[in-house]
Amino acid sequence: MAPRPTIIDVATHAGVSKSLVSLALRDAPGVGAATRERILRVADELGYRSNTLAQGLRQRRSTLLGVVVSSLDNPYHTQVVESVEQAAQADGLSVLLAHGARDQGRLADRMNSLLDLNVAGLIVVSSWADPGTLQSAARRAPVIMVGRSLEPVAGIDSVNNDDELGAALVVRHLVAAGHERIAHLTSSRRPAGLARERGYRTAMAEHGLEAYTRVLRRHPGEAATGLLREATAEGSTAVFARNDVEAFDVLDHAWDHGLDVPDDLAVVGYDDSALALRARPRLTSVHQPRERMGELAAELLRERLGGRAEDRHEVLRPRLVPRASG
Amino acid sequence: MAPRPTIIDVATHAGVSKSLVSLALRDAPGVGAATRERILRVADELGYRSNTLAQGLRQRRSTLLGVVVSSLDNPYHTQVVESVEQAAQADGLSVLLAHGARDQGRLADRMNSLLDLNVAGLIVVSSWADPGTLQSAARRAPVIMVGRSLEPVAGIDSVNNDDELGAALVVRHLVAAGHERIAHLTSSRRPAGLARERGYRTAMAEHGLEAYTRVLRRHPGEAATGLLREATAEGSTAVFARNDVEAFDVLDHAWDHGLDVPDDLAVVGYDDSALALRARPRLTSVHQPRERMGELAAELLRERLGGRAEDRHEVLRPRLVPRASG
DNA sequence: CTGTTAGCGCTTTCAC
DNA sequence: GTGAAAGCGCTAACAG
Repeated sequence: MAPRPTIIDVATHAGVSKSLVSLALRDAPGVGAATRERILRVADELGYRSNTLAQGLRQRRSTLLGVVVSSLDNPYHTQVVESVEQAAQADGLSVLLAHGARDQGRLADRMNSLLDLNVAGLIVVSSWADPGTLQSAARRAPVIMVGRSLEPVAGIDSVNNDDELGAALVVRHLVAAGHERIAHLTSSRRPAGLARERGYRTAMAEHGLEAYTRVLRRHPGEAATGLLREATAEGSTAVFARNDVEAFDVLDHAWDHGLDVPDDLAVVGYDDSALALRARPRLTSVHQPRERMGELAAELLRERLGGRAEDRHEVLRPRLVPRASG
Repeated sequence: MAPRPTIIDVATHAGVSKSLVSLALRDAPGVGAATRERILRVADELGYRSNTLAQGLRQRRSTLLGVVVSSLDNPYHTQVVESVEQAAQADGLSVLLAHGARDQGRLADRMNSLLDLNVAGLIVVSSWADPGTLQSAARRAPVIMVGRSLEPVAGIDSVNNDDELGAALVVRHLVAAGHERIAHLTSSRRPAGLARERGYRTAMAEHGLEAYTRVLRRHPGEAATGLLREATAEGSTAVFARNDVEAFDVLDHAWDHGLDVPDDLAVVGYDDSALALRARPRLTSVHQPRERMGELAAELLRERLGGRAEDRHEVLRPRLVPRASG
């Protein structure tokens, strides 16, 4: 645990004062080219690294970006995180991830830890944060929500896809394929799911079809099995699942019960996550433009940092990716 | 962006000096019960939160734990991270995740960012960190490696499963099921994979069987297909894949080519990750005791923080979980 | 028990 | 151009 060199060390070794070193290191104006050159060389020789803590303490803004995510087990989320990260990196920010699980308290706790570290901003990839926490976070740093929040929160930006449109795309697709008994499947009352359900209901009504939602219980196995029984009993020929994870469950249980997909039952998911390609048959799913969403999140953050005061909410068009499952 | 209250604010409001506040807040000895009570109440009323940065700058230890992970897209890794997180939380540490991708430079960068934040320790869930980086990191804070590193690094602890044993378990299992032509499948030269291959070769030799490894190319689709063709041409009746991700690929391609698993080809994976249960047929896989590994990592860290100087390397026994795939 | 005093390493006026 | 000096918010001696 050798004591790390500080700017003072660099300064004495280079024969200048520490303020010069500070300036040179951040290539601020006011340092002679030769001096700067020498300072940088010495810093390098000494293996100097600036102390983030001290730096953060002094100036009000760091180069750290906090990303909060609730679940690591949904590939869609991790894919979004990766795209955010990529975009942030391009802006010279380094990402600190906090994993909040599906627990408002823990999530709030993590958000605060990040904020205490003086992050430049917070990108929230989770619909579990409660509005109060978000609002108070927004007073400390720009907060960008990727995906839907529980309820709209003033003062924070968001980037999202149009869930209602996406759901309508699914209905349209299935109807075009000749389906009329199309069940909607969900396990939760999360905001995105609700929006998809609304989209589904509207679209079904437009086609003069009966909408019916079935709710999965926590334990996926039993529930999906029960649901499949129900669905077939009700004459369903297609299922629109809230997301790929649940669509995958349906596929699995169809397999377990000898149902052929898509002949006995067509299955469509949402998110077009890595799971969709792993599934067999490959899963038809609604693609959220997640790369663009990551970029946009970074862009919105940049704007906030640049002083924008009014909220912005970007809504992107999803698109349906037809594959073998329905 | 109201200025956050500092201990000074709390002190003046409570009519005491700031050192008293500092002590009271960390319930250190030397503060009267009544005084402490009052200070805490005032702090609460003011919405005071201690400034991590200043705190970290002053004392040499924070309550932050850095966890570095290379890939978020392998469910096994995320599951390990979750168990580490759980164990750390029990120790009162809050986890900061850094995502390094499979890139030594970026990984090193992230590790340093974390270290710069004065984390109490670093838990590395990635075999991509280069030994030099690990070593220099270990000079700054305790480093615990979960899984195998590229090469053994002095000064860092590790917790791992016995990959060679795990591979032997697989071979034994397949042989017991009557297989003799058992191919080993891998896509990479990562340390864990190499150990598993060694275990496979040794076990095959012990059974008097011929060992042969086939290497997947980057693009999984093509490669697995080619491999399957090869494997069947060679009369393979079983495949032992380096991990679940690759086993899943094999399953997918078996499906694509109308091969029945396990009748035409038995498939066994490694990690017993979430993928194993999603797969159809469900994947036989080697279970790494990841919950225990997370706990152990936290435990080793605690010991280091407590002053242990000599390295410890924990190796846990994996176990085979037989399922439908072979 | 309580208060004063020095800094941690860095940035930032402000003189020279 | 360059350097001295004053803190950011907190903790850790040390006196009272």
